[in-house]
Amino acid sequence: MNDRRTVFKTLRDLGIRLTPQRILILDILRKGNAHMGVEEVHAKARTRFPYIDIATVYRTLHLMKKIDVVTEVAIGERLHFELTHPDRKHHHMVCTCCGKAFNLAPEYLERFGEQIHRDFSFEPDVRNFTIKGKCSLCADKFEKSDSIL
Amino acid sequence: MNDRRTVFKTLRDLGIRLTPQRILILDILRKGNAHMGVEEVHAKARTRFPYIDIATVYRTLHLMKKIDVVTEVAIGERLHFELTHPDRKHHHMVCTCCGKAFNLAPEYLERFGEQIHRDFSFEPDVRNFTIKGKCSLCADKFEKSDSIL
DNA sequence: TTAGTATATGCAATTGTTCGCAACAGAATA
DNA sequence: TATTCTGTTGCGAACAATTGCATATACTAA
Ligand SMILES: [Mn+2]
Ligand SMILES: [Mn+2]
Ligand SMILES: [Zn+2]
Ligand SMILES: [Zn+2]
Repeated sequence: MNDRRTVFKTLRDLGIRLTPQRILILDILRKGNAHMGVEEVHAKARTRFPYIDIATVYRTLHLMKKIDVVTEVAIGERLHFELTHPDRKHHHMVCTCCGKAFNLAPEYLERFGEQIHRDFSFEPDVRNFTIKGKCSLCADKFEKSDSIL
Repeated sequence: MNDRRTVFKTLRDLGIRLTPQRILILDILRKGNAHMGVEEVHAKARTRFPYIDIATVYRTLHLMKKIDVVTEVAIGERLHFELTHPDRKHHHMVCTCCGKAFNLAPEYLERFGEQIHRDFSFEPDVRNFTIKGKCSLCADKFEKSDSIL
C-alpha cells in the first residue's frame, strides 16, 4: 500500500512536487531496514546525488511524516524515521539502557486510548507511539551491578 | 516531600554538591508554576546571578532529573521541566494543536504498564509519561476548517 | 514546446543543546 | 587553618536541527 506508485499518486494529489530528491529519499527508506537516522539517509542519498543538502533530507522527512507516508520513531537521541506500513502498523518499546527497539502490536494502545477519549474528550494520537523502559536483558544486568546514578 | 530541606538532604546523601547555582535553579522551579522552559529558568536565574551560564542550567536540570527531583515534560518543541511532586504525581496530555498541557492521573497508565510487563518482560517507564493528541477544543475547531496539511 | 508560476533546493546563518577544558570552589584531610 | 582533592562552573566550540533567502526546477497552461 505504500509502494512507489501509490505514494507518488498521493503526493501528486496533494500538489506536492515529485522531485528527484524526494523520490531518492523515499526509495532509500523503502530499501533500508526500518528506523533510519537522518545522517544515514543523507549519506546514502549523496552517493547517487552528491549535492543534496541535509536540510533537504530533514524537510522531506518532515513533509512525508505530515502526510503519514513516513513515521518518526523515538529511538535514541536523534531523529529516526521509517516508511509507514498501514497494513503492518506497529508501535515501539525502546530500551533506554541498550537502545534496542521492539515492536508493539497496536491492540495494546487501543483500550488505553479509548478510555482517555471517553474520560477527557482528548483525542490521543495512537498512530505513532513509543514507550521507553528497560528490556528484560538490561533489567537482569541491572539487578547485579546497581549503580545509583 | 520535595521541600527545600528534603531535597538538600537528598543531594548531600548522594554526594552532589549544593552550589548556589543549583539552589537557585531549584528555587525558581519551586516558585514557578509547572512546566518551565530552559530559557525561562535561565532568564530568572540571571536576575539574581548574572554570570550563570545556560550550560549550567541544562546540566543542573538534567542532573536533577536523573535523581528524580525534577521531571522532564514533553511540551512543545523545546525542553521543559517541573519539580517532581511524589505525592501529587501526574502525567501529561499535550495538545499538538494548541500546545496546552493537561494533567493525567497515574492510574490511567498502571494497567497499560502492567500488561506490557506481563507480556514482554519489558519494564515500561511510567513515571514520566506524555501522550500527544488533540484537545476537545481544537478537535471542534478542526471539524469546521479542515486544511489538509 | 514553451513560457509563467509557485514550490523546492542549496547554501549560509541561526537556534537549541551538549561537550571539552581550564579555572574555581566545596568538602575532606591534616 | 592550610592543603589537597574532586566535583562544578563559565566559556567557547561543537553538534543536531531549523530557517531565510536567492536561485533553480517541477508542474501548468498556453
Ligand atoms: Mn519498527
Ligand atoms: Mn503538570
Ligand atoms: Zn535493553
Ligand atoms: Zn488544543
